[in-house]
Amino acid sequence: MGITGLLPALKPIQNTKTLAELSGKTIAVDAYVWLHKGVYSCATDLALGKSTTRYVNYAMDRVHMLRHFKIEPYIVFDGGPLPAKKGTESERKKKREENLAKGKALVAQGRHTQARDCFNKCIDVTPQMAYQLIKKLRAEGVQYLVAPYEADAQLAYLERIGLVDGILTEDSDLLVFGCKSVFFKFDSTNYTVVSIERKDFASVVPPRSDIHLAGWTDVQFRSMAILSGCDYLPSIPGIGLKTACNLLRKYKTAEAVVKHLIFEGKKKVPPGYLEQYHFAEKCFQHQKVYCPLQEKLVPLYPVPADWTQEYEDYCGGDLDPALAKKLAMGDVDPHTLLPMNDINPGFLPGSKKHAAATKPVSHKGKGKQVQTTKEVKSASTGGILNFFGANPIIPPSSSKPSKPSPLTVKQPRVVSAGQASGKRTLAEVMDSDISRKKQKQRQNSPMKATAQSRFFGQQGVRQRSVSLPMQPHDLDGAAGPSRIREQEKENIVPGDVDEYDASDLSMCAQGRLDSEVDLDFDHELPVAEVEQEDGYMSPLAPFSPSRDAHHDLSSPVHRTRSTPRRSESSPNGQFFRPRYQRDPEEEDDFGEVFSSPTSANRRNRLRSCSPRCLSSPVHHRDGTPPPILSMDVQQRQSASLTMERVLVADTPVAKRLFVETTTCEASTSRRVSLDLRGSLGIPRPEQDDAEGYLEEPSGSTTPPTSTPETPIHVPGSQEPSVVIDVDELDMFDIEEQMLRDAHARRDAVMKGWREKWAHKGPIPKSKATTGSKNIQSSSKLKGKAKMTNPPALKRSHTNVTPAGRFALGKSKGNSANSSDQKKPSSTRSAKSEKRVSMAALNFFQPKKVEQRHTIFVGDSDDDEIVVGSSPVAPTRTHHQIRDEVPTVNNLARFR
DNA sequence: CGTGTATCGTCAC
DNA sequence: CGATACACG
Repeated sequence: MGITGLLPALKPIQNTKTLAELSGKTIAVDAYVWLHKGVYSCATDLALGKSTTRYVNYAMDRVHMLRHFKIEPYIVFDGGPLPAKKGTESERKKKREENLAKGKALVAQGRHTQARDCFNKCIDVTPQMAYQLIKKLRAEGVQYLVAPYEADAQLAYLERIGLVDGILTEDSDLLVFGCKSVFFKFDSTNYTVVSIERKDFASVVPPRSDIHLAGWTDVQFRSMAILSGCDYLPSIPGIGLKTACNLLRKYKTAEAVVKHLIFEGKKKVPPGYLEQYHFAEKCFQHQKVYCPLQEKLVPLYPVPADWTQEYEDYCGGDLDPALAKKLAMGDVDPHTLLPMNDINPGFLPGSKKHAAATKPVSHKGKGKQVQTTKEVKSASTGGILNFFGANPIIPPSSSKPSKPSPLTVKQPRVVSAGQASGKRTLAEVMDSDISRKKQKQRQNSPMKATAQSRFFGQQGVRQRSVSLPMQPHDLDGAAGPSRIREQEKENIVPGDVDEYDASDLSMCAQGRLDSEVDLDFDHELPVAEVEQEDGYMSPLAPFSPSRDAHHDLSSPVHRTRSTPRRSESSPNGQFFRPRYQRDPEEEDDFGEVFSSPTSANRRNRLRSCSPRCLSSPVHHRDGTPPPILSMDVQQRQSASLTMERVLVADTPVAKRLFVETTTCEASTSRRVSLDLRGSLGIPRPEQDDAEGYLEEPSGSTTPPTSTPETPIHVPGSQEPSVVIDVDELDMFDIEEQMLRDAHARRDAVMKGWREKWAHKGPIPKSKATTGSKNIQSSSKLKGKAKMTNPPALKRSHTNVTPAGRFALGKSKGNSANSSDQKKPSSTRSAKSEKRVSMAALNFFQPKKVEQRHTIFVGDSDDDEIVVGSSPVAPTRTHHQIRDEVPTVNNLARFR
C-alpha cells in the first residue's frame, strides 16, 4: 500500500537521476521489489512447481548494473510478519489460491497465455526463494540482510546508522520511516532512478503540490501519512492525504486533529482510533530491526522512556542475538525461525565452493577457472581462501600457525586463533583474533601492502575510514562481528568515531537511549523553514565522499569519477582525480582505485562479513537446530547481555561463524574476473574501453569512454595472478562478438534510418566524419573488441526517437516531447522497433530541458552533462530523461 | 474537489 | 505496489 498519493504529491521534489550520478554511493535495496518482478519471468514454472531460479537473474542483473555504475548495493529482504500487520495476508492468500486453480484449469485447456496471467497473480515470494538470491549474493560478495520484520524499517535503519547512503525501493513508506534519500522507479533501460530527498520537503508547497510540507517536522509528516492511511492503520473514512495535511496544518498534532474530528462528528472516527494511531506511529519509529554492527535486534530509533511491553509486542519482539543473526544472514526462515530449507540445493549448492573446498587445486578442471602458477601455489596453501576466505589482514608470516587451511572447515581444530582447545567463548576467540590483527596492523605501515594485501589488504579500508570516518564498521580493517565489540571494549578511540555515533551505539547497546540523546527523530521541535531545509544533521561526515557527491553532483570531479582515469584526454587533468583518491602508489597499481571493480569488491568484502555458511561441511542445517536457537526469554535476555554465552565448542555454528569471520575479510571476490589488467600492470589497449556502454551517460567531457572494468580477455597477454572465471570471459568474448555484430547492423540500419527518417538538414560535418571514422575503425577490429564511438548522427537530425517504442508499448501520453511520439514507426512491429532502437539509436541530442538544466550526452569532446539538482529548480521528468539518455538494453553487459 | 475503488502491469522469450 | 481511471459524495 504505502501512503496513497504521497509520491504524486512529492512530484516537485522528484528528481530523476542517472545511475552515474549515484556513483560511489552504497545503496540499500528493497529486495522484495526485484524478487517480485523477477518472478514474472518464471511465474508459470513456479506455479506448476517446476524448479527454477530464474527470478534470481533479474535481481542479479540489477546488482551487476548498480555495480557497473560503482554503486554498491546492500540488499535487504523482508522478514517475518509484524504483529501490527494482520488480516491482509489471509485475504491475499485466498486470492492467490484462486488464481492458481484458475491457471491450472487454463493450462489444461491449453490456454497458456491466459494461464500465465493467472499464475502471475498467484505467486508469492517466499523466504526460500529469497534464499536462492541470498546464495548468489554471497557468492558475489554482495552485502545483504534479512530484516527481522519489515524490510522498510531495516532499510531506514541502515541509512540512519550510515551504512548506506540511500534506499532503493518502490514503497513510499520509506519516507515515513525517516529516510533521507530514497530512490524510486529504478529504470534499468535508461539507467535512472527518481530521487526524493528529505531535505527537499520544504519545497513541497502549493501550488506545485497538493500538500504543504514547508515548516513541518518529521513528526508532522509522519502524522499526515498515518492519518491518510498507512499499512498499519486504515484512515478515518473520508480522510486522504490532502485532508490530513490540511487538518494537521490547522491543528498541528494528530491528537488535536482526531479530537477535532470526533468533536465535529462529521466523520466517523472508529473507536480507539487515537490509540491505534499511536501504535502505528510506534511502528514507524521503533520497529525492531537488525543492527549488523551490534549483531542484535534494536529499535529503528531508540525507544522513549514511556515504552511499554504492549508497544514492544506490537512493533516486533526481540530475538536472541544468535538467532537474530542467523535470521539476518538468511540461515533461518523468518516465518518459522527454523533453519532455512533450501528449495534449490542444486542452485549454487556450494558446488563451486564445495568443490573448491575439497579440491582446492583442481577446481578449474572443467575449464572453470584459470589459474596461474602463482595461483596454484597459493591455492595449495590457501586456494579456497583466495576464493572466498582468506584474511588479508593477517599476513602469512604471523598467521601461518593459525591461518585456516583449505581443510579448515573439515578440521575445525586447526582453525582457531591459535588455541583450539578448551571451551573458549566466541567472544574470547574473537578478541584474540582482534588483538592479533591490531598487532599486525601496528607492525605494518597502514599504507604498505604486502604481496597479498595488495589486492585484498587494508588500503581500501584505510581509504574508507579516512573518507567515511563516521562509519564505525569501517574503522579499522577488522570486519564482521568482532568490530563492534572491539570498539565497545576500547570505548571507541576519540577522533576515530564520531561522538554521536559512539554514544548512540553504546547507548543502543544498553537497549535504551534517553530522548535527549535522540538527535534524530524525537527531538523534532518545530523548526523554521530554513532549518528544515538544510539544517539536517547527518551522522555522515560532511566531508565524506558520499556527502560530497551528494552535495556536488554536478561538479566535474563527481561527474567524472565513474569514468576511467584518462587525464590524457582531459582538458584539465585535475578534474579526473577524485578528491579522496588514494595514495599514488596504490593508484599505480589499481588505476582509478576507488571505482575499480577490485576496489569495489575489496571495499565490499571488508565491509561485509557475512558468514559463508553454505560452504561449510560443518553444516547447521542438519535438522537439529543448535541449542541457542531456543527462544526462551531468560536465555534470550542473558544472551543479549553478553555474547560470551555462546560457547564455541558447543555450537558448531558459532565455531564456523568464527572461522568464516576470521577468514572472510580476504575473500577476494570471484568477480575479479572483470578487467584487472590495469590493476595488474597489464597494459590495456588504448581504446578498448570505448567498448563499454555505448550510450552510457558518461558525463565526462571526454568522448564516451568506457568503464574501467570492461571485461575483455586478452589472448596471449600475461594472465592475471588471480582466479579468473573462464566461463565469464568466454561470455564476454561472445558479448564482444555480439557487439561487433550489433555495430555492423547498426551501421546498416542507421543508414536506412537516415534515408527514411532523417531531416534533410545537413549533418554537422565534423560529427559525420568522426562517426564514419569510427565505423571504419570498428570494421578493422581484430581479436580485441573495440567499441567505436557512436556514429555522429544525432537525434536532432531525425524525427523518430527511442520514445517511439514507448509510445507503442504503454502510451503514457504525457511526454514532454509531443514530437517524439508523433511517428512511431508504423511500418515496423513493436519488436523490431525495439531491436532497432537498441542497436541503432546510440546517438545523442543536446536538449534543453530548462535553462539551467541543459543536458548533453554525447560522443564529441564538447558534449557535456550539466545536471542541476536544486530542489527548487525545475527538474527533469522521467520522460525527459528517458529521451535524453539513449538506451541499450543489454543487461549482459553488467555481468 | 478529494476520496475510494477497481483494474492493470510488473518479466522477457 | 504504484499508476491510472473513474465513480461517488
